[in-house]
Amino acid sequence: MATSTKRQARKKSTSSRSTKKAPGKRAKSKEQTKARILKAALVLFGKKGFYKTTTKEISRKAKIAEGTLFNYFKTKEDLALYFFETELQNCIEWYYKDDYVQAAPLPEKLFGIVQHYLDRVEPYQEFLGAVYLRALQPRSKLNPLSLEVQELRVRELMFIRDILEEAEEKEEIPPLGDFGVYALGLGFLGVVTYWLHDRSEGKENTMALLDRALTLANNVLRQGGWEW
Amino acid sequence: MATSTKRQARKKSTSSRSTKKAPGKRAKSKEQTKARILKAALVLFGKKGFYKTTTKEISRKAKIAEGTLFNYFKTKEDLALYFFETELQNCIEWYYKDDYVQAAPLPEKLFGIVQHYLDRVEPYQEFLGAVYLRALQPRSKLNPLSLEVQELRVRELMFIRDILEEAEEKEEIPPLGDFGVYALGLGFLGVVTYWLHDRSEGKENTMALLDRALTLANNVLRQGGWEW
DNA sequence: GGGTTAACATGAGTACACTCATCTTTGCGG
DNA sequence: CCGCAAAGATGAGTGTACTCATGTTAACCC
Repeated sequence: MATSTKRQARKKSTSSRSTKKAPGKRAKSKEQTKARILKAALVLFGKKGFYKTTTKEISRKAKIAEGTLFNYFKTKEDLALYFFETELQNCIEWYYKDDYVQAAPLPEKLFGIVQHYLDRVEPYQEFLGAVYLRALQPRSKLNPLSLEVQELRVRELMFIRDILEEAEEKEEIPPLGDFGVYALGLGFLGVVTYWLHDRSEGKENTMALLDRALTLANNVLRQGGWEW
Repeated sequence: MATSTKRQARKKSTSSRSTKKAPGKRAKSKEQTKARILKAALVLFGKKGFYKTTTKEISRKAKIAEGTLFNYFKTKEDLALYFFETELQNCIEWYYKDDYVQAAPLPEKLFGIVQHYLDRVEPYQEFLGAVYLRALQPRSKLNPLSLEVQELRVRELMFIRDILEEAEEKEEIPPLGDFGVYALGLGFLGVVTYWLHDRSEGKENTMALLDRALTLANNVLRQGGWEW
């Protein structure tokens, strides 16, 4: 079931070989600095937007040298990416803690997850596209794209896979395999981009679209015709 | 039928108020310079890739000053975008000239269009993502995105709409409205991104996926359940 | 053809993301 | 407590997309 997403748990102890340690002055100050950078970035992004905020400003506000920022984040985009990683992580954890959502029928479940995600990601709307959409590009020697952005996509797809597998086990849907994962991921992308453009009060158009699309997909799935 | 796409025809005479003119030395040299820039860019992109090619190199190869390049294209991305505009245009024209494709049943028609498009866009694979995916982002005062990239998306959606309208008239599909247009556009995006990652010989995986997805969609559409 | 103006070309200059050689601090073994 | 190696911080420096004040040229009018 959630095996793949749980795999993220082991990730802390990279430098010290499984020898437990008190945080240590070094590690603690690193955490603090990282937090200060993120805080500074968030405030400035909110005030001036992602594009008009310079890395110099962020460093100044975080009380570090400009070079230091790049010891923590490979690029300015990577810095922004961090917010989405956090929110995806949060979303996954929220899902596995909330018994009500987990027990809900698939359409309601998906609606809940998307709503939760969009709610949390709302402050980062302006630079969501700039950062997030890059995950759709492949990486190559010619392409300066950092690896992190791809990892985010992979994590997202694994989460989707887990959810679909659960639904398959409960026989809510026929077995769709990787195609289903890819299709649902694409649908999710569609909703997010629609949401990005949505100027309606409280993004109600997006919610209406999502509701209709989920109902529709559900009806269609119940009719069969999925053999191939 | 193809009214919207035809609308692109009137676009030439912007400066001179509908007074017919011989090309004129000015206009001709502009055309030539633009062509030289595009040629130089294409060669260099092919040799070193989009990211590692500098605007300085392009200008040098095109025998113009660096500033001149930006009189013709607002940004380096806009320059790259030009190739996709051309190919979309080409694709639309190809479709309306080829009676065989136009008469084909919807799934075959879509398969043909996508194949044609991907074939033509293949040389620009490396920077397709960098340029094309931006069209999904909304534009705002904070966002340096140029308008052109959005126009490309709109043209694409209009083309899709025309095709779906034809199919509706022929009663190949139930009336799907804007939702159908958006969904098909999303599906198209899915295929393109899949294609970008596809390392199989001759991109056969993509073609297989496309074939199966179209067949599937066709079957599902014939079963009804689309009322909402 | 000479004068005028708007279109266009030019390249030094600017802003900014990112690098790197050098300096500073921390943690550790003796 | 000291010396030392490794981790980390620093900011001047670099590369490059893009700007802008100034120069050049084509087109039009008399």
